[in-house]
Amino acid sequence: MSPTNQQTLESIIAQLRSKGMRKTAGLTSVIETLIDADRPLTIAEISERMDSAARCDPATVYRILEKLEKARVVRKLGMHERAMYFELLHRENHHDYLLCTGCGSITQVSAACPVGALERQLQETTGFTNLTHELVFYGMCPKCSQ
Amino acid sequence: MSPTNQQTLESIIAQLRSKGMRKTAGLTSVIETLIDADRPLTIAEISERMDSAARCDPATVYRILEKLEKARVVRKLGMHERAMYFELLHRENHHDYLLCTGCGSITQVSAACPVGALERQLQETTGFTNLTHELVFYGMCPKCSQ
DNA sequence: ATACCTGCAAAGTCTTTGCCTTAGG
DNA sequence: CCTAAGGCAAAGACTTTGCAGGTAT
Repeated sequence: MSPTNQQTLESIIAQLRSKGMRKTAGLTSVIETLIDADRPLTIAEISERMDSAARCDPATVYRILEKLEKARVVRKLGMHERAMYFELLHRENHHDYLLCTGCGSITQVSAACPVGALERQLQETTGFTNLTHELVFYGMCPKCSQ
Repeated sequence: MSPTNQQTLESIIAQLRSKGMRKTAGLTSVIETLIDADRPLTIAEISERMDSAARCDPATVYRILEKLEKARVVRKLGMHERAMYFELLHRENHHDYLLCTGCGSITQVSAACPVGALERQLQETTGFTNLTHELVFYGMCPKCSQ
């Protein structure tokens, strides 16, 4: 692990310790794994990638991530619900969404979607075909921030 | 249901019929429900919102959506896997992702993320606070499109 | 010594499949 | 008629929780 990453790790742990969390092998190893990751990971993947010495149960990884999320060190991707979401695919009718992390409400963003240019660029540079995208904003709605 | 929506419904069903699907009460009602929806819906929500006359089992909704997705009439949001994904939240270090719908590979997008301006605008116009966002592109990677 | 953390196992939730009946074309 | 579609129920997969024992402070 590079000196920069080592520093990141220590600063995160210091922040958590100040909130009363204990520095355990599991906590350290989960954060290390996330720092080293080049993409979002599932609970199972994190558990598998942890050093065999510090490997811990998926249930424990779950509980660690729960705390890391509350501390805003980590975020969970997706709609923040267990279930899958489906929407109609009108070509002329793409929508982005605004989701409240407090109450879970989902509303459409009315402004024009700003990623068309990047999408075309990606199609050229990466060789991917049939590109579509999904853009979701997360935040606290006025009611929930009170 | 407005005449425009009625037309949308019929054109979708015609498209599906040409692929050998039968026009059933369930299929019609699922599509109607999605047309009327103002946000993505879960399987359970679709089942609940269907007219009591045409309401059908969640398992059936699942199978209908499966076909609609193959026909590219509907899309599924999220990481397209059952599991939840987590990533570290470096403030200076936001990433967008490119996901292959064929093999499921996930890679980072290196280009700058184009949604910062919209995010600030939403923060002002909607009253949402602590906005973050998630941008994922979906497509077929070069290997899978062969 | 005390509270937090952990592993194991069980419970819960949503998805996915099998089977048999129903119904579209 | 023939075959796709639907309902019910069971199987799967991942998450979430309870509990008893371990560990950081």
